[in-house]
Amino acid sequence: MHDARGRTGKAADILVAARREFLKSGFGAVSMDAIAREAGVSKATVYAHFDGKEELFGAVISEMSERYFGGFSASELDPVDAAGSLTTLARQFLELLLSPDAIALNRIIIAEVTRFPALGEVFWQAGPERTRAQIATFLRRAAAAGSLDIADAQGAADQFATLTRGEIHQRHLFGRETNTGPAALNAAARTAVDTFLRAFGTRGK
Amino acid sequence: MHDARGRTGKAADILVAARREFLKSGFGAVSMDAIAREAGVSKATVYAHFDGKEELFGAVISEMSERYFGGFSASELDPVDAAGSLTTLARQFLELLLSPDAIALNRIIIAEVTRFPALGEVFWQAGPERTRAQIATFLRRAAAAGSLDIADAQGAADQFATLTRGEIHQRHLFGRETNTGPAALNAAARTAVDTFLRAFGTRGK
DNA sequence: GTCTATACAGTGATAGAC
DNA sequence: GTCTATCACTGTATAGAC
Repeated sequence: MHDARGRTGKAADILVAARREFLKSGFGAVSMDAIAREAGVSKATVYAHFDGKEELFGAVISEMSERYFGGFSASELDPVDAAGSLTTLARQFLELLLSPDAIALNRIIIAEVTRFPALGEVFWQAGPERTRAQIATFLRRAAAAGSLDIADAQGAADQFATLTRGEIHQRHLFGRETNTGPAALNAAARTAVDTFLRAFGTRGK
Repeated sequence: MHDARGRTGKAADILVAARREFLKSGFGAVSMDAIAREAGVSKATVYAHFDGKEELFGAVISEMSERYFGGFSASELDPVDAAGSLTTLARQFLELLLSPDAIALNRIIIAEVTRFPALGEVFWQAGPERTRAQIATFLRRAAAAGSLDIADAQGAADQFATLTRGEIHQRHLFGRETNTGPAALNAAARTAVDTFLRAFGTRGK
């Protein structure tokens, strides 16, 4: 298994170039020529560092999947202020999810998971599974604090992630929208939190 | 623009073969040779009926998108029995959404929408937009009947579709699950409807 | 390790006979 | 319209010089 850490000089250049090209055009439409050119090396040098196109692709996707979701955390949130914390969480989640790189990564994995099943597993653990666990942990704390009415934290975390992802994620995946401005994110986050609180909140109704 | 209706003989054979190949392997990994072989004709015959690979691809995707979602309807449902009707609706929605062909169609459009933006538009209108409208119409009827507490039917329809699609759709797209049996569908439908009713129901709480 | 040059397979697309 | 045969091109991968 390859990752970006520990690679220096041309090997790192190749990995960076490959990432850019794959994210831009997918797997099939990218040539080793293009990667070599982008990295400023000859094609033979690419093959000196990586066994082939498939291995290089796997290295890029694994490294991105694991690196990309590392910053997502819910441990700093206040479990008493459920509405405020969930809104912050939703906005953070959407910012991560709708970023051009994340959308491109989604696209390429969904497209190629049939051919490279291992990449689906790597991405799923690093992404959805990890974020779900973060959300569930917060929901348990909020339930303990009495600000949410939740029995199954795992299930509720899925619901929250689902509601937050919502339609806007689909719109991005299908190229119907590219707007990731704060206003759009805030609106989507608010809608998701509103519905979630209607279902699982303890205040008001 | 081409569609399946009106095509006969070899032209129809080619379209069927192309659909099968594209759904199986995506756009880039399919060769015109393979389509010709699958259809039992020569490659030249393929080019006699379609201008090229891109045009053939567009014909396949457009035709599938428009045909696939035609059977989805919410007009037969009873607006008084919100819980029962929504469960039926969710199950019907999931059955459509998780079928192997629908997943394959999702995959390929998400993968290629950057290269073929028009296909995203065609699919979106035929799929999500159409189903959303069906759902919204039912929600309006249920709200009028007093069985649901909904102000914005469009928005609530998005929420319902989102909740129903939920995590299981993601799991299928990322190859984490292939189970589309009735038990799995029922469980997913029930979870979605439970949460939706907690947020928008008029009975109980 | 790194380069240039190239082998070799496979691609989309077409010409010409029927 | 349909076929066989072929074109021009691009792709992955490698040999050999340095």
